[in-house]
Amino acid sequence: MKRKAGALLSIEIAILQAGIAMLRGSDPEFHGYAIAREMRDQEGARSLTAHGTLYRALERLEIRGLLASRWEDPEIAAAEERPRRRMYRVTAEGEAAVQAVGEPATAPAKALKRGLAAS
Amino acid sequence: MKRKAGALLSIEIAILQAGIAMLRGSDPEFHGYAIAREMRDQEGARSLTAHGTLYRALERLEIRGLLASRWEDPEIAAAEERPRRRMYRVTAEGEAAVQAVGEPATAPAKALKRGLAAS
DNA sequence: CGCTAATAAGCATATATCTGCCTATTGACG
DNA sequence: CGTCAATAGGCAGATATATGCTTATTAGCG
Repeated sequence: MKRKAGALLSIEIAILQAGIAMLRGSDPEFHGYAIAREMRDQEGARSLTAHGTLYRALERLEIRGLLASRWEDPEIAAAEERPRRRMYRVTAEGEAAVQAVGEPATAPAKALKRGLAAS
Repeated sequence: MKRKAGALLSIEIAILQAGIAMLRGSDPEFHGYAIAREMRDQEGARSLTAHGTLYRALERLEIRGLLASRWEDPEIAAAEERPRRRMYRVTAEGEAAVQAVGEPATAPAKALKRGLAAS
């Protein structure tokens, strides 16, 4: 898709926003499959059939430093009788990146907006 | 299918014979997925699409005491970056049961045996 | 404004095990 | 010998993550 330099894709923003919400809770970590489930249930439409898109998005975010990951203790996964999870956490950079997207308006554009509002 | 009392199904015989061959090797254990792979590659035909049939056969054999299983150390699976395996081993009862059935090894069973031995 | 190179999305499949649900087969009994 | 009940088989999907391959889209440049 040839990404616009430094831009965030909608799926990436969705992941980060979900992750930021987690930061305020008791457990700041999440894992890929949980996100996939949310997206399937909430949006309905979005297929993510084999989850390939999602896992690659997570990988990209980690490479860019917006997410940090660690592998769950294998003993825990074993005790719960399921595959091991990779736990993600939104970094400070990740929060900042979402903030920046929240206000994509450049300074001049903002001024114009204020001007329009005042009139 | 309403099994004939005490009889062994062909898939069960195939598993046990493959497992008995393993007993003579350096590693007497095997896991379900390896068997499934052999069957897919060797036989071609047999679908075992979702492996449901195979895993249930393994379960039946264990319940009957013809197989014994243990879970692989989760640390090993983690180190090899794959899901944890359930390791099976043919018991003395398992060997006896195959003996009792006789040596009319079916073609599928032979092929499976060859396959595992080769790996 | 049109083209091309970059890359995200989608689909399939690998790794491993397991369960639910429905169908097909068959042993055993009347 | 036909019918019924038991159960094996097949399909689908859950749990988790990941890679390969092809297609579609688009940023950015000329």
